[in-house]
Parts: sequence; C-alpha cells; structure tokens
Amino acid sequence: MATIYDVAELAGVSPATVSRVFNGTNVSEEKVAAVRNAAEKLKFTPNRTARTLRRQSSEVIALVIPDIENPYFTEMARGVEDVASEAGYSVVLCNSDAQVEKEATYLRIAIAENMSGVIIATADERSDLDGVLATGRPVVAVDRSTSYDIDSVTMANRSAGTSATRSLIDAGHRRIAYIGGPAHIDTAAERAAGWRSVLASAHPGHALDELERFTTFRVDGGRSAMEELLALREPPDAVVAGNNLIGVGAIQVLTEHGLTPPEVGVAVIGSLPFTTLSPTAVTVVRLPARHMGVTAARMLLDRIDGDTQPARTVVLRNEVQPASATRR
Amino acid sequence: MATIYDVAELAGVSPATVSRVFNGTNVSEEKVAAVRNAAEKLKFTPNRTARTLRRQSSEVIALVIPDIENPYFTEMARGVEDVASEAGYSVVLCNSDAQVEKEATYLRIAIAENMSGVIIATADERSDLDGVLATGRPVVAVDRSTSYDIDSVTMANRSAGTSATRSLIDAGHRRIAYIGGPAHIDTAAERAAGWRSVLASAHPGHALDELERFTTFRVDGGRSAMEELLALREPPDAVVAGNNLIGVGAIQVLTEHGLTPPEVGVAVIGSLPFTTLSPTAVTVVRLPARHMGVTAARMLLDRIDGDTQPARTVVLRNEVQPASATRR
DNA sequence: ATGAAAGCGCTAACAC
DNA sequence: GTGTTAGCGCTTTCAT
Repeated sequence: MATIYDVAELAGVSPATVSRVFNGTNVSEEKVAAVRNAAEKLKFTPNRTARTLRRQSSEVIALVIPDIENPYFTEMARGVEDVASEAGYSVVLCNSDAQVEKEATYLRIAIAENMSGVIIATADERSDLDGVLATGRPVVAVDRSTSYDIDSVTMANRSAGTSATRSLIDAGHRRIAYIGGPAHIDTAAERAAGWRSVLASAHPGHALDELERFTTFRVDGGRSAMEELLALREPPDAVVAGNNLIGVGAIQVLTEHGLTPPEVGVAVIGSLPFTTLSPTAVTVVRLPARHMGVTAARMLLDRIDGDTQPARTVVLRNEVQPASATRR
Repeated sequence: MATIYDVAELAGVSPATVSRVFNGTNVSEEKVAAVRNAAEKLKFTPNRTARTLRRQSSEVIALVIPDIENPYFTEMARGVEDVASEAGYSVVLCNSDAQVEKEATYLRIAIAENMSGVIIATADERSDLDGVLATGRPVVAVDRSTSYDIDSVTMANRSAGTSATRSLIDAGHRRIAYIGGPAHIDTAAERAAGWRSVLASAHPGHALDELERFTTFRVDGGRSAMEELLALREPPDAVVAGNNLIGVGAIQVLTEHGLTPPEVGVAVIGSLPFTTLSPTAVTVVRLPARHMGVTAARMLLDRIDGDTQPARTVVLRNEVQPASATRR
C-alpha cells in the first residue's frame, strides 16, 4: 500500500502537503493537482489507522444492540446508519445478545479502537457504561433508558401499552392478558403498566396477576407464555404482546390451537415483521424504530461535534393501527 | 487513557515487558503480577489502533451483505460472529444495500482500517474486489459466487428450485409460477433454472415465460410480481418464491385476495421469518444461512492464519420441509 | 503556502 | 528474561 510519503515523492512535495490535500486545507492549485495525480497513479488510500492514532479519534461509531436478529433493531440500525454515513461516519454493529459481559467486551473494543461515540440499547439494568464515559466519549441510550445522565431516545412505552389494551377493549374483549419482556427492563415494565392501568379502570377489582407474563423478548418467549395462558382454567380472550417477536410467538401458538386472530384478540406493541396475516386481524402499535435510530445518531453527532448542553431526553410517539384499519 | 508507558513506570519495568505481558510471551511470574497490578490500577486498555498500525493488521473482519434487514443475512451474520468472536475477532457488519458503490466504500474502509479479511455476499455481478484482493487480504464469498478465484460458500440453489417445485407438483398443483430475485444474480438464476427444469419435464411443451418473474429480493418485489401473476388471464394455481421476503410478499397478496395458502400452493426457498402461518400450509426449503456464515468464517480464519491452498468452493445442502410436515 | 520534525501507542528486532 | 530503540502512517505545530 502506498503511503503519503510515496505520493509526496512522486508529486514533488512534502508529506505534510499531501496530508493537507486530503484534509482540505490551504494548498495551491497546482500542488493539489499534482498530489491528486500522484495519488491516483499509486492508488493511494489514506491509512485510517494511522490517522486515528494520530487524531485520537476515528470516524466510526458503535451501535450496541441486544438482538441483531430482531427486525426492530435492524430497522433502528438503518436509521443510525443513514444519518451516520451521510456525515462521513461508519457504523459498527455490535450484538450484545442481551448479555452484559458481551456488551462490556464491545464497549471495551469501542474504546480501544478510538471510536468516537456509542449508541446503545442496553442489555440490562446492570449495563456498565462507566468505562466509556470515563474516556469522555459521548454515549446515547436508545430504546431503553439508563441510570446514567446521558442523552437518550426512548418512546412512549406506557401509552403504547394503554393504546394496545384499549383497542382490544374497544373490540369487545374482556379478559385481556399481557405478555412482555423481562420485568427488569424498563420498556417491558412500562408497557405492562399501561396494560394494567387500562384494565384496572375498565374492570375494577379484577385480578390481573395471573394474566400477566414476563418472559424474553423473543419468539420462544411469546410461545411459552401463550401456552401457559391457554392452559389457564379460564383462558384470556385477548392478549397484548409486549414486542414484535413475542407477538409472533403468541400468534403462532394461537394458530396452532385453532384460535386464529381475531378469534382471540391480539394487539402487538411493535410492527409484525414480514407478517403474512391479514392486516385487519391484529392491532399493531407501530414503534418508531427507524426514527429512533435517526434521532440518536443526530444527537451523538452533535456531541461528537462538541455540543455540551445538558443531557437531553427525547420521547417519541407511537402510531396505533387498530385491527380494522386498512393496510398502509 | 493510560498507555503501556504509564503501566511500565508504575510496575517498574520497561514498556516492552508490559507489551509482552499482554501478548503472552515469556515474562517472569513476578513481573507479570506487577504489570497486571499496575494495569488494573490505571484501568489500562491496550490501544488497538496503535497495535494495528504497528502490526499492519487488526483482529476485525468485515462482513458485507446486501440487506441487513433480511433475516436470512442476519442469521448468517450470527454464524460468522460466533466463530469469529470465538477466535478473538470482531465482526463489522456492512450493509451494501445491494449497491455496488456503497459496497465499494465499505471495502475501501476495510482496507484503510487494516481489517484482516472480508466475507462478502456481493451486491451484483459488477462487484469489484480487485482493490481488496490487491492488498493480499483474504476474501471469502458467501451466498453468491463471484468471477474471482477465491474461497466461496454457496448452496445448492438449483436443487432448492427443483425441490420446491416438485413439492408443489406432488401436492397436485399444475400451473406453477416462479418469482425470483434479479436474473443477473446467480442464486436467483439457478433457482429459476431448477423450477424451469422440473416443469419442463412435468408438462413438456407448456409455455413457462409468462409464469416467470424476476424482481427484487424484497417483500415489495414479491408483492408486485404476485399481483401481476394474479392478473393473468389464466392465473397460476401455485407459486415458488425465490427467497424468504418474496415469499412473504406473495403470501400477503394471496391472503389479501382471499387465496390463503394452500388454496393457492406456495413453496418458499428460504425460511419464512417469524411466520404466523400454520406450518402445514406452505412448503419451505430451509437454507443453511447460519451454517454458511460459520463455514465462511472458518475458511477466512484459515486464510488469515496463512493457509495458501487453492481456492475452495463449498456447496451446502438445503432441507425441504413440505407443506404437510409438522412444525420444527 | 509549504516543509521539517515530533509524536500518537504499540510491537518486534536486537542487544545484553 | 528484559530493556532499548526504531518505526508503523499519519497529522500538526512551528518555522520559514
């Protein structure tokens, strides 16, 4: 690989001049031309590692998410990527697999590679951001909030829970269960709280506990919880799914039991990825995944550019698409 | 951030010794202890950028895929990631969006960042690997083959096409259409060829052209092609979908027209991601996405370790799951 | 506007 | 086994 020294020699200038040409500072027209020419001839690509070492920062941001196979997060990733690459940054996708240890490893890498910032959907409430923050790098939390005083982009989780539940009530359902992600993740807890509050006021005095299930944010979680609910002496006549994958699992189980929605009512918090269901059968509370990614990326870039205002918290709205609505 | 010099000073040794401790070469027990101690105290993390610059290679591999939102590719990514991280490598996921230009940008970054290798599902037959290959970095092609003489992992695409089509014939369908990805992508062409050959021998003399559709490997591609097919004066009674997303799109349209499978027969090449359909309604030819990623990663690591044998071509088998089979 | 030179943090000869 | 030292390729003062 050619270096700036090779280019400098061929162009008859100093390495510093070559560097300047590639960084857009004051160089005379002729020299610029000479350098570009030489660079072309040698197929020169500036070595980013060297630049990063020298500059102590690289145009790379880390996006740490708990499940790369969940379309919700890949959609978010697209949002991040679009904004970032527009600004000349690359995005490194890191899959923490919802494990704090893996997450920690990736954060360490982000530091060690001099990345300029991190956008993270934390694995857990035990996620440790001390290390990154100590280096002064900006960190933006997405999807889930943290106990740190940092920028965060979340959405109206509680209201997502209430909207989903209400649409089921409006459709005439009475015994409405909730299946959500791990109770210790704030999004899951908030959505459950929304469900609970609606039911509490609709049917005061009814016991809700046996209708509430906390599981993983994955298809198998939705499946097993739905099986449990169906095995109840008095099964629910509707269910709120706490995220897209839980929704898929729940619907799978219902279908297998011959209870295809809307026979049993289903409201999903999150878009049904690649659904093949009739769009009228299920209520969907669409989450602003992409928008979230876009917003987080913008905030992070601001910080990278030196913005020092107090930590901002952005809460995005959701969009309910009741079971009766027409497609798109 | 602390450097090896800081650690060296605190531990009372030379920087070289610190480096040795972190790279597992011969150092006396006491010094190892002293260094680890000092490192701990200073919260020292080796700076990878510097190491990379010095070593001229980094423990990062690039995985370039055309659609990060397609579960097929994320599943593959998981396979790559698992093998890579086991071996101490990180994986950078790059989304080419099926555009040769974006792909080229990422390949340039891979070079400029001294990454040690690339696994790529090319965007196109015009994909240009000259640059990376010229640097001597190993490149492994996955999913799609290339015109370069490099390791590649693909699967039995033609036979996937024939299996899918046969299962439809076995189920009693006669007028079987095919919707596939862009004709210039080899996987799409091969799968179509499989379909064509089965029909040609089953119904010799029948015209196939009007039943064959090439579109994008995305949901909207499947949707529009299915709409076209249904608009035919003599619509098909079954369809082979060339990939998972096309399958989703086709099934969506069929459902919207009240033709829920198996009313119209559907065979999908690729797993239906997060399907909520009854598993008995649709034939699925499962593709070894994860296995493909695993294999490619192993091959790449071999090459990184200096393996110089001639380029290998691995073709993986698929697994047919006919419409009547039970789940999982 | 341009060049000389120092140095980012690490590793790998090379000496001892 | 351990220290000394010379770079890896780039950017950035500081002179000129």
